[in-house]
Amino acid sequence: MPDQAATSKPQPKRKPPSSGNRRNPHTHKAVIKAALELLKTVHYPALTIESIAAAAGVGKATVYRWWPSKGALVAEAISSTLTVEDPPDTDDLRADLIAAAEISIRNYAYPSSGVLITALAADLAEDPELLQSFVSTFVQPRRALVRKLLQRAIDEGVIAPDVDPDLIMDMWAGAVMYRRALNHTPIGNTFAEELVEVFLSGAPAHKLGKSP
Amino acid sequence: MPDQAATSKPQPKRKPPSSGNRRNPHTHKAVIKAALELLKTVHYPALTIESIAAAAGVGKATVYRWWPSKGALVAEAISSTLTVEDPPDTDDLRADLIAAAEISIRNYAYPSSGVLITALAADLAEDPELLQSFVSTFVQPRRALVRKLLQRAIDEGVIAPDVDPDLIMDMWAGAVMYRRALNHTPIGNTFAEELVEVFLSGAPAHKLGKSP
Amino acid sequence: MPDQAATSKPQPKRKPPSSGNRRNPHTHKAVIKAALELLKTVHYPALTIESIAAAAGVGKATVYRWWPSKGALVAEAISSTLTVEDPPDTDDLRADLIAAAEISIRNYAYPSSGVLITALAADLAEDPELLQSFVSTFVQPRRALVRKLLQRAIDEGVIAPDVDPDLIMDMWAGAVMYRRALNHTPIGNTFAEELVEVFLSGAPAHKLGKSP
Amino acid sequence: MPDQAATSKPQPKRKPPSSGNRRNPHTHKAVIKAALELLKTVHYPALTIESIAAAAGVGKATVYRWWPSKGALVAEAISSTLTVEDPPDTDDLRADLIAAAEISIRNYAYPSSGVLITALAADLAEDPELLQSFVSTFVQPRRALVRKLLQRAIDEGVIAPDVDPDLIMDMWAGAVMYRRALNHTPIGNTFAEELVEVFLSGAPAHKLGKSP
DNA sequence: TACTAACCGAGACGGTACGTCATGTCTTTAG
DNA sequence: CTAAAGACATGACGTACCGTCTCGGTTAGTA
Repeated sequence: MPDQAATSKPQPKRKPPSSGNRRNPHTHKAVIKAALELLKTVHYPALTIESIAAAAGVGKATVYRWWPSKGALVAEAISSTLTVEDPPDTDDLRADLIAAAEISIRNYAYPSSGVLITALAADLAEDPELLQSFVSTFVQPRRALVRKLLQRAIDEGVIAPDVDPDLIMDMWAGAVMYRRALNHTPIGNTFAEELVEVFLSGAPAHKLGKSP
Repeated sequence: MPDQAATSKPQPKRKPPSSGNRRNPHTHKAVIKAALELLKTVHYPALTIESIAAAAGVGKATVYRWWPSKGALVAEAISSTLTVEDPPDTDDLRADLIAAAEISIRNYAYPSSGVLITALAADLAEDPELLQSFVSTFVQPRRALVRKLLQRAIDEGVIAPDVDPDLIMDMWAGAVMYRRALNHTPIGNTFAEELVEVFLSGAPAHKLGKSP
Repeated sequence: MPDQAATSKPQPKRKPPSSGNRRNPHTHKAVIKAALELLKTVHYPALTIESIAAAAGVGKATVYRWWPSKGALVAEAISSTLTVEDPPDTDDLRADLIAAAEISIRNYAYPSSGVLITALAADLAEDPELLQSFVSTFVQPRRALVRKLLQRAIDEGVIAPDVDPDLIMDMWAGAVMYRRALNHTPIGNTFAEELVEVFLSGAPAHKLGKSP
Repeated sequence: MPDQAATSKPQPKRKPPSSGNRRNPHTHKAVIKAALELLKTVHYPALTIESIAAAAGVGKATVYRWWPSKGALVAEAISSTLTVEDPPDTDDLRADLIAAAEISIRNYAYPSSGVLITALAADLAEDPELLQSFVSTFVQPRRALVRKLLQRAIDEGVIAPDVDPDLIMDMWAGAVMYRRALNHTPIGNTFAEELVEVFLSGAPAHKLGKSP
């Protein structure tokens, strides 16, 4: 995640673009938008900074001024697209878990390309700081909410107490990622349910309000 | 280049006879080996065909003659390196499952780079045929064996009967992949055990020989 | 061919040449100079664009940006080297003609390689436009001056009136080229004189101030 | 010029020297023919040995076995195509000279490409021996005959006695070459006449049977 | 009739250069 | 002072030929 973006985002309220020589937010948005647009057509390894600049009607140097690499740009683009969704908190714990898993699916099954995050992660692997920044911006906020939910499930005895909630999240997200990247098994409507079911299969049925 | 010819003629046994107009297996192996060697130093996106050819002491055209792309080459290199391991089949089903999970870990946590398969998959995404070929060469044989084992666990009631064995494998492999690619959470010695435990947590303890 | 340079440099206000960067004349000169330097060592067919770029300390792409082909580059290089020489205009017509023939010789016997123009022409043969441009840049200006002189000789009755001055020039230049390319007969100091003599041999001696 | 060709041509009649298998003349002809055929389509610099071999249905190595280079092959191909024509020897010396010039034109204006000999010469320039061999095979025999004719013209006083016949031939051939290579001036039916006329223009008209 | 050269087609091989493309930096011009 | 335009050195791309080599299959003439 580009530091510049991070540090300049909190700052904009102060002054609208008025003065001549400050950073132009339109330019910034145009670049992000162009990148997302191009990713509908082209897969990540084939996406070039030149094409992004051209599509945004922006000089190449401008892109390099604000983002250190293609990975940083795309990382920001993805982060800006997906909103953090609160998993629901209802009486029906099982339904809540399924909803949470569905959020995972939406996140990692994102756009038509599907392998995007995977490819991005592979590219970011050499720049651990940037990867970490992407993870903490994009991944962590989502996980925090789900972790809470899973903790509730553990507290209520629906999930065994010695299971690490983070491991469950890794398995959910990982399964989606894996299917997208390698399996190409279609991820159907019931996939979230299946993911959840696996963890509940051994638990006493009556605790989940599951009909026998 | 006539120089080489001139200087290599006096050299009688320098190279293995390199069979005539058929493919030279030495060359083939040298390329694969060079690729694997370079991947210890360089991550996949930065690996170039030129460097492979140079490291193998081979003409670039020779590489292109036998592999259509970097992805295809690396796919073969990986496949050739890892041997299919039979998961054990003992009385201790739980131990067997852990051993199987450990195989998954070894496969997807492969070489130092770690993200290799992920990156490869991202690159292969545009060439579904090649991806399919990689999957069926590399992934499927390993899965077949594990699937059998999981089926046994289901049959014996250790895993709930409505769980899809393939889903479990996706989750195992996915969790490893995910941690490697995004989390960078270290994968410890007990990770396999944790992976297995999750699925058994609800099962009656006595069936697994697990001490209460 | 230097169309780009020639036509775009004088262009002051024609197009909003868009803002930004202009061609670097140092680079341009370095390439031309490197090409000429290399041609002292290497004959034209063996001259490579890569070696020119390397010798000029310039990127290959830069060469291709400004010249469409090796032929175009060398054509410009040659053109830029040779200056158009005014043939003299004295009372001694015979001496003037010899001087003009010597200019032809110098032009077509140019650098050590000698066959350069021949080779270039052969290479340019497939790109008639470029050849034409080379001819009109390099060849025509020189011919115009000589043609005038020959016309004077015809007017004065030294050369028969039904002879085409252009044919004479073709024969002069051709003879030089032919000897360079095929004969390898040395072209001595008296060659210009011989060339001229041939056309005057039948003319009345007294008109040329030639001793009988 | 390939020595092999020279030494093996006299070989067919008697007995193919020694044991086993000898050179296949069909192959040899097929290569020459393929080269000439390709030269109708492709200009000399773009002609490749691979394409010749392929077009001749012959292995690349076979071509290299008999000719050391593309230049050698094409030199032989050209030589084999053009037959040495005896210039006529009639009472009409002027007509004879024109006929001789026409032979020069035919030789150097050869095939559709036209610049072929020029290009070949440029390529052969680095291999003087080969060039010499081409010249003595292709050029010299033709010149010998014309030289005789020119000598007759000199002896009869039609051409000035101090003119070098070789120079005249150089000018004839050179003019044709020059027009082909650089000028692209069409060479019309009267060109031979013009070439000859130039040398005769100053001569007494009655000696040439030319009407005043 | 079988042996033994050689020639021959095919094409793999280590290479060089091609001409194109994208990289990331730098400079120039405009607003 | 930012931003557009884009020149630049760099270096990998994937292709085409180079000239050398080995293979396996003819195809002669001995033998």
